[in-house]
Amino acid sequence: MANMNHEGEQKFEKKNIRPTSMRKLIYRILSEKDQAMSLYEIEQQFDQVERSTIFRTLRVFQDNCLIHLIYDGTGAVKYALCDDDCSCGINDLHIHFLCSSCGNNYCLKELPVPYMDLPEGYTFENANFVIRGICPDCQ
Amino acid sequence: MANMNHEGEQKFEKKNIRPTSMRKLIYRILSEKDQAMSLYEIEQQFDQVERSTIFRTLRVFQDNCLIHLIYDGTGAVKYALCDDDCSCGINDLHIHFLCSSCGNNYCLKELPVPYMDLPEGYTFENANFVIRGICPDCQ
DNA sequence: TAATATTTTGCAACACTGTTGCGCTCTTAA
DNA sequence: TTAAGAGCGCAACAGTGTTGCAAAATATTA
Ligand SMILES: [Mn+2]
Ligand SMILES: [Mn+2]
Ligand SMILES: [Zn+2]
Ligand SMILES: [Zn+2]
Repeated sequence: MANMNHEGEQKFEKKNIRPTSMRKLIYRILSEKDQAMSLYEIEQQFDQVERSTIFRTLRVFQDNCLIHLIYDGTGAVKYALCDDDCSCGINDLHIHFLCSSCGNNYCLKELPVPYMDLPEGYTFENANFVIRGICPDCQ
Repeated sequence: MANMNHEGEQKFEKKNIRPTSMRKLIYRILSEKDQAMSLYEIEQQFDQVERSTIFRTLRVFQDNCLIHLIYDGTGAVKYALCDDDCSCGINDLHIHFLCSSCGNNYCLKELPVPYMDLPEGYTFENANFVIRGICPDCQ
């Protein structure tokens, strides 16, 4: 992935995110690991960084649909890069898989969150569907 | 619900939970509010109690399938009473609904978590499916 | 019943995650 | 070159969850 930085910058431009060095670094970390990461896991990839800087960077990414958030019940929010064509809408929602063994959280982008016929009076806005089990690597 | 305590004690006996006074109180609080509650919300129902006692009580309840846990992304785990016939297995999984407006978390027990055909190598153990939107009360 | 063992509770302290204020630094625009 | 704005690092803090330990309550045994 020699052109990773370049790719990242293209995305930044597309989503109107100013490409600072921290942002490029964090983008690269997220893209190199193709699984959802927690803030702490991202922090571990640096020798020395500030939680707060990462936190605010992730917020910028989130606000501009570069990443999506997953609540998998581990206590820490997970972050994963959006697809190129993602608009962070209902149609982009997909299932996430948390491995009970290794703790990895996989974006199953080929599995969209199924449509649910809600009871009268409930309006759908968003969904968080996490399946827990054993991943291929841990079988 | 005059026989609430009695009901609770029956459940305790059925699930082999010793019916201490704290447990009866916490059971009653959960049954009076028919929505999932956080530890903090339960704590608020008392004049003075110990987080840790509630925490450990909830753990006993969870270990004995009296309650189930919901991770709705609010930061705090939610707890809700199980149905009488619940065995905390795959068939008992249901969708939860978090209202963006009032913050209430509803157990939609009539909506089971749908079966998902996972990619090769992934094994299903558990699921957490939370839909976010506006509830009937807030429409 | 009295003594002993077990369980539960209250208190305190702590760990982890997320969040914000503030001033310095760096980038951008005039 | 200077001024304005945005981003960053540092520190402090809030919210949630968790544990050790001793006192209290309860169950068990003598
Ligand atoms: Mn994803
Ligand atoms: Mn429920
Ligand atoms: Zn795994
Ligand atoms: Zn509502």
